[in-house]
Amino acid sequence: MQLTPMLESFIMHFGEMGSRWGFNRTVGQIVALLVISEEPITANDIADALRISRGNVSMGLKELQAWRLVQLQHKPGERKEYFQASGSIWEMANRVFEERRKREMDPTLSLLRDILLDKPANNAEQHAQLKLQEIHDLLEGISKWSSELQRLGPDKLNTLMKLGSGVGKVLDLKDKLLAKP
Amino acid sequence: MQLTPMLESFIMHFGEMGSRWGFNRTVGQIVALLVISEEPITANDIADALRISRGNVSMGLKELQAWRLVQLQHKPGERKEYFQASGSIWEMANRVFEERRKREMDPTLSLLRDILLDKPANNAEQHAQLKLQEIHDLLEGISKWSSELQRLGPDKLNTLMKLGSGVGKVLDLKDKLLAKP
DNA sequence: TTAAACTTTCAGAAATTACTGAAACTTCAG
DNA sequence: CTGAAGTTTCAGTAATTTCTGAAAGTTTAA
Repeated sequence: MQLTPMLESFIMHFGEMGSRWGFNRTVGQIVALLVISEEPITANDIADALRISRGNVSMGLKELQAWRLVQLQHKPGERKEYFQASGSIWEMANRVFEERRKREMDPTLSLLRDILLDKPANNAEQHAQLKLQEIHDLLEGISKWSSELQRLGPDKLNTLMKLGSGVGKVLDLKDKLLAKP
Repeated sequence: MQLTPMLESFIMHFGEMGSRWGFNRTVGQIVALLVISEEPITANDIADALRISRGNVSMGLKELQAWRLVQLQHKPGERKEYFQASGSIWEMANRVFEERRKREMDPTLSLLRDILLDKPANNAEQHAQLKLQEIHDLLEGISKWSSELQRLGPDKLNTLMKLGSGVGKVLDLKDKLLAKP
C-alpha cells in the first residue's frame, strides 16, 4: 500500500473535511482510502497506509459500519477481514444524507413536538411557540421531502437535477393542466 | 431576561445540536435565544441569560454575523448595540444551507478539480481518478441544484415540497408533453 | 486443548476546541 | 481633552475529542 502524492492529497483532504461532514479525521481518511482502492484491503493495510494505530483503525471501521459505508469481506482460505467501500458513490452519498438527517434533524423535531404540546405559560412562551412551530414545520418539510426524493431513485433524481431551476416552469405547466377542466 | 423551563430546554437543545450544525454550543444557544425573543437584546442580556462570559458572547455574535444570522440594531439615544435574529426562519435556514454548502462542498470541489487536471501516473491513479470524477460530478450536481432551488423562492419551493414523491409523476407528464411532436 | 493469527476494547496521553476574564480598544457626551 | 459606557481581543485555562498501544477477546487450524 504505497500512496502517490496525488492520492495522498485526496486522502488528507477527506481527513480534514471529515469533521465538517459528521465524522472525525481518521474516519474521513479511511473512507477516502477505501473509495480509491480497487481491491478490498485489511485493517492493517489501512493502519499502515495512513500511519495510524491499529486500534484507531478498528474504531474508525466500526463507525463506518454504523454509517453503512463499508463492507466486510472474507477471502477463501484466509482469516483476515478485508474491507471495501459499500456500493457506488451515489449509494454512499445517500447513506451519508440519511444518517445526517437522523442526527441533525430528528432529535430537534422530537424536542419541538414535545414543547409544542405544552400550553404556553405566559406571553413570552406564546410568542416563542409561534417561532418553534415555524421551525418545526420547516424541518419536518425538509425531512419528509428529502426522504421522498431519495426514494425516487438515481435516474429520476438526475432528471430533476438537470432540470435545475427549470422546475419552476414544469410546476407552472402542471398548474395550468390541472386548472383547465 | 428570565427564562422559563420550556424556553431553557429549547435553548439548551440548540446548544447541544450546535456542533452538528456547524457551530459551537454557545453560538447555538445564542441563535436560539435570539429567535425566541420578541425584542432585540444586548450582548449583556445574552451573557446574563445564558450565564456565559461577555467575551464569549462577543465571539459568538461575530461568528453569527459571518453566517448572516443576526442583525445589529441601535436604539435612538442609546450607545448600546441591540441584536436580533435576521429575517424569517425560512431566510435563516437558507443562509445556513448556503454557508454549509460553502464550507462542506466548495473546498472539496476545488481540490477534486485540481487533481483531475493531472495525468494519472500509474494504474492505481487512473482507477482513483474515475472515482474522483464521480464524486466531483455528484458534488457539483448537488451544489448547483441546491443553489438553483434556493433561487426559486419560498412559494415555489413549498409547492415542490408538498408535491413530495409526486414529482416523479410531474416529470413523466413533462416527458410525455415534450415527446409529442 | 493449545497456540497462532487476528480483532476489539479502553485507560490514559495528546491534540484540539471552547471559554473566561482582564486588558486594550472605541465611541461619545460634557 | 477626559472619562464613562460600551465592545473586542487574546493569553491562559478548562473541557472535549481523538488517538495510542497494551491487554483482553475471538476464531480456527492442528
